[in-house]
Amino acid sequence: MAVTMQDIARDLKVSVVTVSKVLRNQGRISAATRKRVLRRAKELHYQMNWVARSLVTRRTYTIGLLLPDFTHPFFAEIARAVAQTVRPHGYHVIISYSEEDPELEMSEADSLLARQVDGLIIASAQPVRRLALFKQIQARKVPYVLIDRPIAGLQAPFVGADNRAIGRLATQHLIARGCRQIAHLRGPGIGIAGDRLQGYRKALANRGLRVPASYVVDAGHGDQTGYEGMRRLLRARPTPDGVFCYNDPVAIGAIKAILDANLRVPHDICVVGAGNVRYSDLLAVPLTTVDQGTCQIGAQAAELLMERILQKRPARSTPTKILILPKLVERESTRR
Amino acid sequence: MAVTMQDIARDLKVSVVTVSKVLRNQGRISAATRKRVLRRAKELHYQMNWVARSLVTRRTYTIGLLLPDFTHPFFAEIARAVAQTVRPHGYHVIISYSEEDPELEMSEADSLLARQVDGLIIASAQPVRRLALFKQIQARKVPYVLIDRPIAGLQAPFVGADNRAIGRLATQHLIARGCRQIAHLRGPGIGIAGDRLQGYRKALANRGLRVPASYVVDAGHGDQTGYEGMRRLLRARPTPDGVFCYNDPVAIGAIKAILDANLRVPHDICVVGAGNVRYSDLLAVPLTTVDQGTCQIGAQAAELLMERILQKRPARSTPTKILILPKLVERESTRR
DNA sequence: TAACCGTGGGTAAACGATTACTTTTGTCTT
DNA sequence: AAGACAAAAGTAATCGTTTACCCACGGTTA
Repeated sequence: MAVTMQDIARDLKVSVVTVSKVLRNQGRISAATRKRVLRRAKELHYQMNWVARSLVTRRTYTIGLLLPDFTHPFFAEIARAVAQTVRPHGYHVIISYSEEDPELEMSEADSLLARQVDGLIIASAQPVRRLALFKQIQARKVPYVLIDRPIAGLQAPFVGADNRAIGRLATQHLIARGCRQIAHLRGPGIGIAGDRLQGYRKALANRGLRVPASYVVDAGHGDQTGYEGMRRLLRARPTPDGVFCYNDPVAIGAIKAILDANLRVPHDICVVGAGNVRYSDLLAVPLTTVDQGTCQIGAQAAELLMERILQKRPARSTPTKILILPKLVERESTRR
Repeated sequence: MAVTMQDIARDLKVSVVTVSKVLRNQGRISAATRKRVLRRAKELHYQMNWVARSLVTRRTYTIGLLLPDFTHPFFAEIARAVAQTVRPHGYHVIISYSEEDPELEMSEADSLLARQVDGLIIASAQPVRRLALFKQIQARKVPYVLIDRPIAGLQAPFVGADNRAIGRLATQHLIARGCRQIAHLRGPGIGIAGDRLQGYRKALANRGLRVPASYVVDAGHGDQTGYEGMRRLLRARPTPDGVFCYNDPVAIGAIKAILDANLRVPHDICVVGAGNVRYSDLLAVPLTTVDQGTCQIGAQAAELLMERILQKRPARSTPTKILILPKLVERESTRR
């Protein structure tokens, strides 16, 4: 069916090796045969069979990207950045997603390894202290890079946002805008959400502002939880005049709750989100947010992985940890 | 390095073929040896080398998904639906994106074919009348399915939204809400945007309403173009009391323009979008829109492709065309 | 008892490239 | 004119599986 090197070799009465050498620009080949081979290859529309090549070179020129959910704009952007970064190296990306299910994540990882990916980028949904997945990858000696969610107790390269800085930046901005009663709608878990909370506390402490216990309220990932969390916050006394929200959807929900309570944003309460999702500037009140450098995370992770794959940098004893510096994006929700 | 069938065979003093047969549950093998092989495989953490297998079976259990941009929520959702649909068949998805660049799209397609994907799903950015890409795929006899953007003059399976129905539905809804001066911010090109325009015209014609030339204004894909288009529309006389917008971002821009002109949505002007992007209900004015069944598009395309790959359905003379029926989602922007 | 047959398993040849050598050929040197 | 040497191309093995076919063995049957 498909044209192979044999076809070209037979037509030209040369050996397959010669053809292979020409096509890879490697080895000593006379200009004449080189031209002949190239011409015939073009005539026949020859295309390398990468599967065959991979079998012998042990390189698939494919990396696996394992994400909890690539419908989320954050991960979608990462996927784009990764694909874009590895493309110049001739690499492609196989995307898998785990739906936040640790079991599914493990089986998908297995599957990617069986497909002989040259490397792996993972935003893991593994529960804390479950390192089996990573031990297995390490046993296979396949380079990998963790993104977004650091795994406690694991020696592995990591690229993610500086969540403490995000919390600090957002809170400092609220202080600069004159807010003094600053509350926080915190996210779930202790990892990312915990760091953002710490940054928030730190920024307030630095300015000698105190945080009543009722000012830190649990929210989730979605806008619904933000709405409900904000309703709780509105019952706190004194009523907050600024809120730092775990992420943008939560902030959007919070704004809704504030408006529903007949208060004004930013006049009565300033709101800052985090993440800078698309459309953040098209909302009822365009949202001030902290950009977490999503593209950079993807790009840096991909570069780090490529370095390890191409062995440019020897495996170092202390794995690289890269924290992307966040940037504040000011919009209406804090402009007063 | 990695454990191979040879390792198992050597340990057990059987042949590789026996191991292979056991692992595939194929051929006649005694219960005893089967158990021994299975046990040893587990002990050694054996994992199939899919590259080697693919070389001989000519199946990679991989399909290629070629999209213009997977940062766009529409395509991201499609990607998710596709991955989800093919997973039960043991298939994985390689995602490529073309950035709307026809050349890049061609080279990416080549690259996917070289990687021996078993099938291809494409939302093409090829300009009209350029069928080279598809001819090439056909020559390779790799099954493929087009999505979202039909290609004129091409006999190929297609799954997409029923854009005429989208235009009709949106416009009928505006009529039902009492609008009589209904304008349209149309999208670029003649394909999808053209169909939505036709649906709009048809719905109006059916009710005997006429469309002044100034009521159909060009917009693009983004909210900026919607804003500017709407400003043009606001100068038309009589001022429209309803606008059907090519897509949600355009509608969002349009709403902004209307509010900036000190008019109210929906009281003065009703706005309908199309696409039902995330956050459509969190906007300044929650947006009435037409849902185009994104998940269904991905799922059906994937199913269609799997059928062709698994040869369940013989290649039929007239390729399947599936149009997903749109659904109206009513929110504040038309509620009056 | 010889022909037959199903069972369990093995042999050898792919699949389409790459890699490490080897052979051939022609030119240059001395 | 013979040996040396480099350029150009070829040979054989390999990567890890699958596939098509064959063989040995024990038990049945005629």
